[in-house]
Amino acid sequence: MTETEASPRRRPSMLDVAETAGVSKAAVSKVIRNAYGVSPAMRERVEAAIRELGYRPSIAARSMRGASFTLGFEIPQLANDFFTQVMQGAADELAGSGYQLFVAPAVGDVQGAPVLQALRDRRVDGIVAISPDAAPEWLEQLGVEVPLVLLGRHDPSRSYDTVTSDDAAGARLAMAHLIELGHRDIAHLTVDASPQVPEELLPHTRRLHAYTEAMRQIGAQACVVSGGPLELQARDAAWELLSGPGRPTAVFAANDTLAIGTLRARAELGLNADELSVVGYDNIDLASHPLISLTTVDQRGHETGAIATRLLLDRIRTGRAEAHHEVIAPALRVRGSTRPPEEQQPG
Amino acid sequence: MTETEASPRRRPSMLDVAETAGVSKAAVSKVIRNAYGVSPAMRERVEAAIRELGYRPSIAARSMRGASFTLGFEIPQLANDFFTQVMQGAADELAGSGYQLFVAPAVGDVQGAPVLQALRDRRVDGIVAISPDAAPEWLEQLGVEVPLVLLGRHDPSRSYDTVTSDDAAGARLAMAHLIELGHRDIAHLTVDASPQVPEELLPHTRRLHAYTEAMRQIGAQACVVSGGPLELQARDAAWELLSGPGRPTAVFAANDTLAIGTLRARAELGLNADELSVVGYDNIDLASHPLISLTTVDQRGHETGAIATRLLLDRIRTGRAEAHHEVIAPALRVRGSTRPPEEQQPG
DNA sequence: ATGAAAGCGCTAACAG
DNA sequence: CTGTTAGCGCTTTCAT
Repeated sequence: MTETEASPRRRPSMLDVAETAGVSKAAVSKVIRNAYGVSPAMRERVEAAIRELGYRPSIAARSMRGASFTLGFEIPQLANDFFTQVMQGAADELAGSGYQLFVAPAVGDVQGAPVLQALRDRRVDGIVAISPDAAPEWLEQLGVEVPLVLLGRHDPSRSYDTVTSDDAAGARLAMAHLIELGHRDIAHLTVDASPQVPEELLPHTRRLHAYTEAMRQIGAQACVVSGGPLELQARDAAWELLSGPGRPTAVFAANDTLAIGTLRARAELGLNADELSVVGYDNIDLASHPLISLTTVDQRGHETGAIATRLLLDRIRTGRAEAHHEVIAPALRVRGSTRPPEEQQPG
Repeated sequence: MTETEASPRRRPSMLDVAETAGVSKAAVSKVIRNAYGVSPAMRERVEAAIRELGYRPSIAARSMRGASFTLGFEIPQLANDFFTQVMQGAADELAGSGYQLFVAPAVGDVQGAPVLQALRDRRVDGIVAISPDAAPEWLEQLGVEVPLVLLGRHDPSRSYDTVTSDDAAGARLAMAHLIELGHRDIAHLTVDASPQVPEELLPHTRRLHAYTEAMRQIGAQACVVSGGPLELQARDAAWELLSGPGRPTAVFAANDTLAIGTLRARAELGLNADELSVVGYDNIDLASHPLISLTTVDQRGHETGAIATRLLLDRIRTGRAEAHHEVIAPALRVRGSTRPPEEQQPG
């Protein structure tokens, strides 16, 4: 009486499938890749064996020769609903494509390059990145090695694609709106920029320049406050700006998260929209909430993510090498957070 | 004159490093793994070669024998700030550990199990998951194959750890608060539950039961509305609830995203906190914003993520097999969204 | 149309 | 302490 060998409960490998189906590994490989040159009969038997064994190919092993069927998405900050919106757009576009999306958040001072490296080390088939502080030359090199799309960069890149809002135009929209309402004392709240990257390539510095230019045109004094990217950091920065003397009548915040932080400070200081107008940039979902009602510049995050994904898949599937540069036209969304300035108080 | 061979610009492999350093691959392997048994001299030479070549180990190849140094985090929904908060906690805890965190968002109807499979196929070293609709037996099997921690599950699991809020206690806190304020017409807004999972294992159904029980105790009629998990879906559900006859004086929403949606409907219908109190669950950052000021139950998302990560690393590093079940004590945060009900209007 | 065999880049025995 | 030798599970020529 022969003992049935206790099955080691090992994950079935391609060899197991091949043996159960009575064919070669190569045949199994062709079937799972839908490769050319398999008879219907063979396909039938192999698929039956796969089902019977509950076989799943090891992506790790596949990655060594072929594709990993994995796309990496690097984001610099988790607590920013705009990025969530972009990711959602990317994820939706990817549905049913056979690719799995992995989001690699930058955390602490592990920003940009190291995260992109981590993605690359894991042999992802393509990368979408929002890396405001990666140097263009470095990205150019990465783009040669792996299909790459950058969001929110105005780089005239050759090896990677870009998708970005027309930030100068968007910022002009915001400023024109405030100025038309009658504001002249307009402050700008932005985030500290990386020294690694030429100024003109980044959204925040472009918006800043448009702000400065607009102020110059109306002959007003520019006032720029800059700090961290988190809502509470923006609150702190705004608090300082608003509680001091010579408080502005309006704040143009470089993105919606900063704007929400400004609204927090405004409310905490007992001010309302008549006393301080606030404009943001992004049009996150929350901006349309009636309790927030934030005037902002729409840069269609969901669509941005979808476009980026399409560009990436195109690069992967067709091997395209020429860079594409998509620019999203911004649109102003006027809501309750902006009002004409109050009548000047008599001295 | 010998032509210099055009270097194929291939990524340097371990063999290249070994040759440049004049040692064996095994030696290089030991160095990069900080393994036992390398002389300082050897380490020196190998590290020099690594620097010279700009060598980076292929994680794909490492994954086939050893570890992938990658942790997977599955979340069911991107547009929920509570999940973001948990992810942030996990990411912070992981900083400097040498592990890279990959977030795999569920998208469309690709929820739970398929996403976890995708993670497993890629040989991640461990998984943190928020899978409200994965069957316990299935998870039990997965837990045998890979270190696994589930968030927001009350499963008496044997192969995986769980971290969860004491949802019944938290919901009781919320209900007691409303009842103490004088409310009796309290509706509950929740999300549709998966039929795959026993009710008593999920946060939302636990909260629902606590609600029903509280209503029974005060002899009031329960009113439960259920819909999708998105803020705008909650807005729609709440709109229906609030615009019909017999409008409740308070809504207990099963999470903060639903509560924010309820606040949206409330404001759109021209109602304020005196006319409708709203309580949420999670205490997302936005809840403390003065323009939202949402009374809610704090379940410390950041800490939840950190604890989950610690449990996972412990499983990975020590090989622990016994399951741990952490319960987070909830705390009520009273804010402006809850008030005593208005005086009854005369018929 | 199918299969044998050689790797992909690494880790893990084991031998020296 | 160091190097040799097998694989890990797949893809890919290249025969047949």
